[in-house]
Amino acid sequence: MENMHRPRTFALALERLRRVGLRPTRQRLALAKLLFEQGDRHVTAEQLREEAVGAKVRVSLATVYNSLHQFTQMGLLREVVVEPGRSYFDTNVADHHHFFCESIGLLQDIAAEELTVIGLPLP
Amino acid sequence: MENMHRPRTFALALERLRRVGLRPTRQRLALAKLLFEQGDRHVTAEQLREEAVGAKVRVSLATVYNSLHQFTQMGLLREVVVEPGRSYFDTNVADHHHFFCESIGLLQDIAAEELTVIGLPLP
DNA sequence: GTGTTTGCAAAGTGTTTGCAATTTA
DNA sequence: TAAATTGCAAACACTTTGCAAACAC
Repeated sequence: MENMHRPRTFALALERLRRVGLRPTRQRLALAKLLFEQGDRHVTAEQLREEAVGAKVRVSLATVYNSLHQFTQMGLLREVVVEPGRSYFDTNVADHHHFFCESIGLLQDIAAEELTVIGLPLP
Repeated sequence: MENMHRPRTFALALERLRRVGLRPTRQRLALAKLLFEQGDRHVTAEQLREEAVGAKVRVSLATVYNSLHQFTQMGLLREVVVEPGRSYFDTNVADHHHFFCESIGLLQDIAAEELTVIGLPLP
């Protein structure tokens, strides 16, 4: 991996991968950059792959899936299932709720403090 | 459709189908019976099909899917998605919440009154 | 009879896997 | 160089579809 510039987002992605013990390969770095340089987001594998391709990063769909699962396993992402046959990955791993609008298919985060739930059964 | 006995559950299933304007075919009646004669439940297409086969009802998986979607469209069921690549259908169409325990894969209903949510964004 | 519903097998969708070639440390 | 990672294509699991035969009214 050689680059003239190493912008902040690159360093952050590298740092993130290092912290969880995943080798910072070209693909993982690019994906981490795409995932985490913006704010909180929910992406599908296919979406992320298109972004990568759009950003001129050669990465296969299989690797995108692998990376998403590895990131999830390492606590960098959380998997969210709201639609049949499609998985979203949430870059927000803080304690929070999901509000899914079925009619428009929009998944929104709700911070834990913004919402109070009374009467939840003990897990 | 001829039967010596027409137990309550049969009459109920028939009534339910009539009410929503679905022809009470042998398959739909059997499935409705299986779905609604017990209390609230969450089933997958495959599960329901096995129950049907176990109850000596000849029904194809395609028809189970068709029926589940028709029932859902008519408001007799609700579709719930909690696991990637698998849809559950909930016989409880009343206003309620779902509590999904990821570790054991258990989906529980929580009646609307049992739980209070404060601060939900306007839909 | 006429329009609806069913069942089959084939196609479709999103995801996972096996393995040789490549890359990282 | 040794171990980890990638990409491809094939395999997968679940779901949907096309259409002829069977059924309900």
